[in-house]
Amino acid sequence: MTTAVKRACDACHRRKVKCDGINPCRNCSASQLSCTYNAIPQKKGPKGSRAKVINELKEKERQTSLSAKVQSRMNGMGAQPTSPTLAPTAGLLTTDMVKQCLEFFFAHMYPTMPILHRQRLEQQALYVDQSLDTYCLLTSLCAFVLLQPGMTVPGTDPFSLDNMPGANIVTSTLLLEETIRVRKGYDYMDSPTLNSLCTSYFLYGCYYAIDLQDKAWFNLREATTLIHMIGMNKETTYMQYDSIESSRRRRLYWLLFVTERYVSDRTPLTSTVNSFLVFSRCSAAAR
DNA sequence: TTATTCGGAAATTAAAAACA
DNA sequence: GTTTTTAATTTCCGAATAAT
Repeated sequence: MTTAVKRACDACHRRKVKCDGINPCRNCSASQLSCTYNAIPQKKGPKGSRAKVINELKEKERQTSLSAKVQSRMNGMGAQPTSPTLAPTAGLLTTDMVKQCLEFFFAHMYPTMPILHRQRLEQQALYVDQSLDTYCLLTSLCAFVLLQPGMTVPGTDPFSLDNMPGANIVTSTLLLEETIRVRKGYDYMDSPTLNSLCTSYFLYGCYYAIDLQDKAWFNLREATTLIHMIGMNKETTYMQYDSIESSRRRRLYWLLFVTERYVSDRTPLTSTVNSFLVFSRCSAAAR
């Protein structure tokens, strides 16, 4: 490799090409340009405190943290401008939040909603920054879990939201908005995954819980459409999986199927889940 | 095919921090 | 004092694009 010249001429510097450092340089001669070295080099090296950039990044992360957003919204500061991009908001979904929501889900909700594979999901959560699909699943799941009675906002923050009435709903709403925004940034319908249809299902659950029936219905229909798109309504689809995986997928299919049928009659969610449980037991007994 | 542009990796440099 | 770490700045590689 050739060594870098001590100083590149003004034209080579501007053109970002290798300069031989003489006057006139080879590039200027070839291009018939007057070769000058007038630019005054800037002083290199850090200016001021070295930790300046790190502190700026930390401060930005602190401001975008979920707890700070919840706090400002609860103080009546209204909706903060959402990010102009569709990328996940840095620092919004903390590992602590995911951990505690998964814990709650598998402890209290999994028995009536036997979908998702705990170990697999925890494994995926480790690499959440590499997959928008996983990110949306986790934000929607956390949003859904936070609306459940008995769930408290994980205390990850300097604001201590756990004793604040309504903090759960505000936190859930922010995560719901985050899911919707980030989801716009990728084509989850191109090749639907189990994650994306579970995301639609959790969005349905959130909207149902906050009594936005139309949006709930829309997301439930989206989930059932996705499940048809990946062929889970056909028995042959299940043959490629082992018995555990195929039964897990069947449960998801029937949960959606039963929920859609009953919600279309505006039956309360608990009855829907009960019906599903009855169905589960019946189908287990039949097997 | 050749010339030009330009994103960004790698190298260079110097200030700040750490250490003896 | 010296050494190490870090950040600002520069050079210029090479991919993309434009011109011929």
